[in-house]
Amino acid sequence: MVSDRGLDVLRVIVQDYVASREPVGSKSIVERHSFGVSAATIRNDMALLEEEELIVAPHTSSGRVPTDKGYRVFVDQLADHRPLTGAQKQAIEMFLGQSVDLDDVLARTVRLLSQLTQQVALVQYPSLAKSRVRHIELVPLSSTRVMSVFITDNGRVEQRLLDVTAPLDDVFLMELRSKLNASVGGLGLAEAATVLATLPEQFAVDRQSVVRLIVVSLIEQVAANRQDKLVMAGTANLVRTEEDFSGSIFPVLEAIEEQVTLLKLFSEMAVDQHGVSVSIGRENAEFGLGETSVLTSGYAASGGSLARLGVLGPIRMDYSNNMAAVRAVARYLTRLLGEE
Amino acid sequence: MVSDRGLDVLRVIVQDYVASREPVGSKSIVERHSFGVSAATIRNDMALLEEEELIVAPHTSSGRVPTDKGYRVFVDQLADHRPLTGAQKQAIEMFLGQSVDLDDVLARTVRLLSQLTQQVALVQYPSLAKSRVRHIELVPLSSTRVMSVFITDNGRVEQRLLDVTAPLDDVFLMELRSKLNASVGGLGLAEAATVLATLPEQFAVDRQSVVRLIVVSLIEQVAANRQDKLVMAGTANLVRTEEDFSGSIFPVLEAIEEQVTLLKLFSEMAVDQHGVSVSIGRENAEFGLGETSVLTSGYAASGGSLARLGVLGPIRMDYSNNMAAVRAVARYLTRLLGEE
DNA sequence: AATTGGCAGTCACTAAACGCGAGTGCCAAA
DNA sequence: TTTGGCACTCGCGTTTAGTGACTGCCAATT
Repeated sequence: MVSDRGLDVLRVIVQDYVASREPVGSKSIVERHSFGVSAATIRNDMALLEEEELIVAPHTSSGRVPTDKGYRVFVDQLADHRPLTGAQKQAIEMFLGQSVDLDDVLARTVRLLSQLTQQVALVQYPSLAKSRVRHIELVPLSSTRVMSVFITDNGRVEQRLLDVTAPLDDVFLMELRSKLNASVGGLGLAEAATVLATLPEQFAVDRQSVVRLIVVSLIEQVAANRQDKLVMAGTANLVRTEEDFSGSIFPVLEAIEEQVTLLKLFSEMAVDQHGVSVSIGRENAEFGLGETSVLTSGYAASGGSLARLGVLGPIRMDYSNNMAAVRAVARYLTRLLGEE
Repeated sequence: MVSDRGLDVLRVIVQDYVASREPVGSKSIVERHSFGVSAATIRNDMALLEEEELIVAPHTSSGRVPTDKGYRVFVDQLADHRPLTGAQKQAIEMFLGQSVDLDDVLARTVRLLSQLTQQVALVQYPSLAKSRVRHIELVPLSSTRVMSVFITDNGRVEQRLLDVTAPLDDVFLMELRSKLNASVGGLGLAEAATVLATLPEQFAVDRQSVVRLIVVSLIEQVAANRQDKLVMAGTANLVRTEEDFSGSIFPVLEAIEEQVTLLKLFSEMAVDQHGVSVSIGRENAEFGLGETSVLTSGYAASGGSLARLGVLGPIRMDYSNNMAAVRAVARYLTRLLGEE
């Protein structure tokens, strides 16, 4: 059984290893920390920790390195939840203070988070799930091509191109536009879809086919409800920490660009007691990210819609600091976007 | 003076070096290509090419490598403009065939281009310059926060958040919305700005201050005219070609994420006779990209608005293939977005 | 004048050999 | 339970020597 001192040893091993990237040995522990015991004693504790698979020696005779399991214990039990420094808080204010539109806010957020953590940062766009239709706009691009723009009351904007078979004239478009807005404005997305389906009946028979075409596209657009957009920043940091990866970081970067993977990972992560969820190393193996750790937290945009943000980096990262940053940014963003 | 055969030698040096990453020597040239002369003769030609600073020997006794200037001559005079393969053309059709909205089309385009060239691909959003106001929408997010959405007739959508001092009621917002659209709908962006400035006068005195606030924000939004959005894909390819960079690729990745830099670089690149502009190595030094080459081409979206797309990679890249890909994708995209 | 074969010289790269130092495991004593 | 001591292991940096791929130059040839 691992003693209390044993856990303290694990803590300093994680801290020192994260700071120096050197496997940490018994001697350097007694030098750098005041345990009040000798190196030999520490060695005994380390043997215990190794038995529990919390640390491991990379080769027969060198210091120890935390295992995934060791990091897990560290994160769950040992990490100190120190608050952000004043400078960091100031950075958050500065970065997000005078922002204008949603795209801009999220772009700034992701940069900020990447800068605070020195890792890859990720921010998911808020969901449309609970929102209502604010306005539908049809923009003719050419005689047979229309762009439909879809605005929800929580500020998402969806646009889509659409080719129609017969040429459209402005008068007809105008009519269609006003009927669309009159019938579904203010409705929730689910109701909007059902109402839209009945719309073609309101038009002259010779128009119905083209109206149906447009309506079908709009319904798809509504149904898509895509929470599938992700912004990312700080991929350069992966290169900086390249030595923390056994092989190349190429597959990691590829997995990151494959946003579908990340969105899936995001959605599967639970929220822990501090609002930050941590997934370490092998826990991400199924996503091709077995050599990375991911920290996420949820944030709320207006309308109660939820989304996530977080950071991704090598397993050997500063969990204390990064968890604090993720939490702080998520909270600030929630406040900024209007908790309502 | 460099002879015709000398230029042929330069061509095969570039080709072989790009293919193998090995400095190419006189012996391997006569082995792999039928010049009908001996290695010693090739050596003489190479000495000439070196005098002209078109090639250089990395160390005293090894094969030659093209200089930036050598690549320049290759691109301008020697590269064969072979068309895309059938498979590549098919890939373009497949990728972009059934696309829906602008974001989606550009996201697909950038992935496609990255896949075709195996380099980092970049696509700039179309400009708003020549477009007209289609619709302005105001979305209340809370009692003192409004989102303004700005739709232009060429399909761009701009959104922006805005805090107002006094609470807004729905009736007033409705009035404001309809007046806004009545007064600037259909106008060009420049006129819209001037008309907007006169709008507060149409409101009751006690409303004017808040209207002014909103109008100022809208004018900014119009003036921003941001062609400043860029989508990117394939950064993993930079890692793959890491050995082609003398130091770390970290600063390169940083420069790429700093989109402002890239947009500036884009805007400074001219269009050459084949519609693809090439900037090689040191020519990009001022952007922190002195070890990369950038290929760009313009494309036209509807409304005649212009934007650029291109690829970025190490100087040692397959210019023939990548130029062809950039050109083909730019053309296809122009066709798809409606040349009008 | 252009081309060729020959030859000496340069230099990067690789493998093998070596010594150093950090760190461990174990054990007997406190 | 803790401690000091000791033999042992192994990664890592340095050195040395050998190999091979080139080049540049020169004198001879076409």
